[in-house]
Amino acid sequence: MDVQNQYFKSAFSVDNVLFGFDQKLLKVLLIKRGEQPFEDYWALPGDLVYPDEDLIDAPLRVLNQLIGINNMYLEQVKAFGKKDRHPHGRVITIAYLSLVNVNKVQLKPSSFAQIVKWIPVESVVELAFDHVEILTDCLNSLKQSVQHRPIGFELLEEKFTLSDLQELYEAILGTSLDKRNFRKKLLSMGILVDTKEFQTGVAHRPARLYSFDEEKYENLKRTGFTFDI
Amino acid sequence: MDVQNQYFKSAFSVDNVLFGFDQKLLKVLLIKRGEQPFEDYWALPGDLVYPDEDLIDAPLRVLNQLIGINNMYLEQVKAFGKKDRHPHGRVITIAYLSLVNVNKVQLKPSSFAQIVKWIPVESVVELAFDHVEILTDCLNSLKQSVQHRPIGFELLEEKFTLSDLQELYEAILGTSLDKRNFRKKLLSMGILVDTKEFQTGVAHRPARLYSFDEEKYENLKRTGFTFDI
DNA sequence: GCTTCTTAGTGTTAATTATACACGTAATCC
DNA sequence: GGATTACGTGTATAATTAACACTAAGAAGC
Repeated sequence: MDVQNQYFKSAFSVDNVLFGFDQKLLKVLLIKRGEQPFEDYWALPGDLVYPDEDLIDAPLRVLNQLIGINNMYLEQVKAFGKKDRHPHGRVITIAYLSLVNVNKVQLKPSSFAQIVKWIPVESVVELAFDHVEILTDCLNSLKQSVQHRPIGFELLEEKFTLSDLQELYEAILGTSLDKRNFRKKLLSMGILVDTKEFQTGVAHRPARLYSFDEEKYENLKRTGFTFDI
Repeated sequence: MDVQNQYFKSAFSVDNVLFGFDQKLLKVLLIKRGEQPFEDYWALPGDLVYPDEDLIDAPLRVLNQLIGINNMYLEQVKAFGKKDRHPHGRVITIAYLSLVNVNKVQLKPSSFAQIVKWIPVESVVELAFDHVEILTDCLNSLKQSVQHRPIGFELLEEKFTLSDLQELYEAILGTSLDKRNFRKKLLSMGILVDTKEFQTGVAHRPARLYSFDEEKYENLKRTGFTFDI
């Protein structure tokens, strides 16, 4: 087949923009590259897509290797395909955004990534390849998604305080929100469950702990409800 | 290079979902395939990405070949990459959504598409490859985009009536809108210019013609205005 | 030229939602 | 037991959205 020779010499990769939330900061998981090109640069974790692998399975595989789980929120964001974006050949990459609770994962150095680290998003200035552009696009995508879908919870503990949630939104959106209005809105949605438990070991009045009720949300969605912040 | 052999035997394509609006119907430009696989099936126009071509240039090239213009609204929507989506090899495709005024284009049969036709979106039931899925995703993307960005105008004549605009939104969103509230909202945005002209040759009171003022919109956007319907 | 037909164009009211804002409460720490 | 810290709560005002029906202007037919 003629076309095979001409065109079938490109590769696809996926790059994962995995966000976490820790110490009131939005963080992204980066690896330090151990080989050329861009040796010793920080980069997004990613890999080539295997020839017999569905595209969607590639980011799941990478995440599973890195942090040992693969049931997190995952969203395809965009394909990046400038012709010279990879110095070793024609590689188009598909960027995936995912969210995880940083305390639930254990970073696993692997063949392609000896050094893996959570880096505050705001302090990232240089990365390998076009990864800064990819990160920027995924961050913008997160800002959008988080306002219209209840995905922020993925970044928190199972039980969280309303202040945790508010700080999360403030960190992602880069704005500050009114406490009373925020609580009113969230509680009135009817997708949070009061666990009747409270914070412990804090040097102030302990806050009530809530959890996100996925099932209630799905039911509401069916009746036309849309999550909006 | 080892990796070259294993992985560099895939191809990327782009598929264009070009929407038009005609006779109060949302339409999509389809081609009839003249060769295997899926010979004689209707399909989205697309092509492999050239090895030395930036990804973004591929949909522009295809559109230029098909309809002779390439300055239309263009938005990357999503990558599709199930491993067996193309019977002849591993091809990941990137779907692009674009909008055009059907009266401004002349359909040009080309090497890969002898038969090219505007088909009402609602009457599409079967397409080659996974193109129905691609069309569905792009239609959903259009429904979102059209509500938050002033891109609907791309589908109309340069001068249009408010009823034209309303019918367009109703066709895309699949809902009916209140005439008075719609007009109030659009006019209050300050992005429409009253051309002082009127419809001619209609068997009823002629409607006022407006045009979209791109520059005013850009200025407003800089001051924090967001288009929302 | 009068009647009919068709779509254009216009305002107000009520309901809902968003915004702004301050102080008593409950726990820890010293 | 006093200081410190973050928790939790309500109301009034402004802004936005939603609902709704008739007159106006032209063309077409008689």
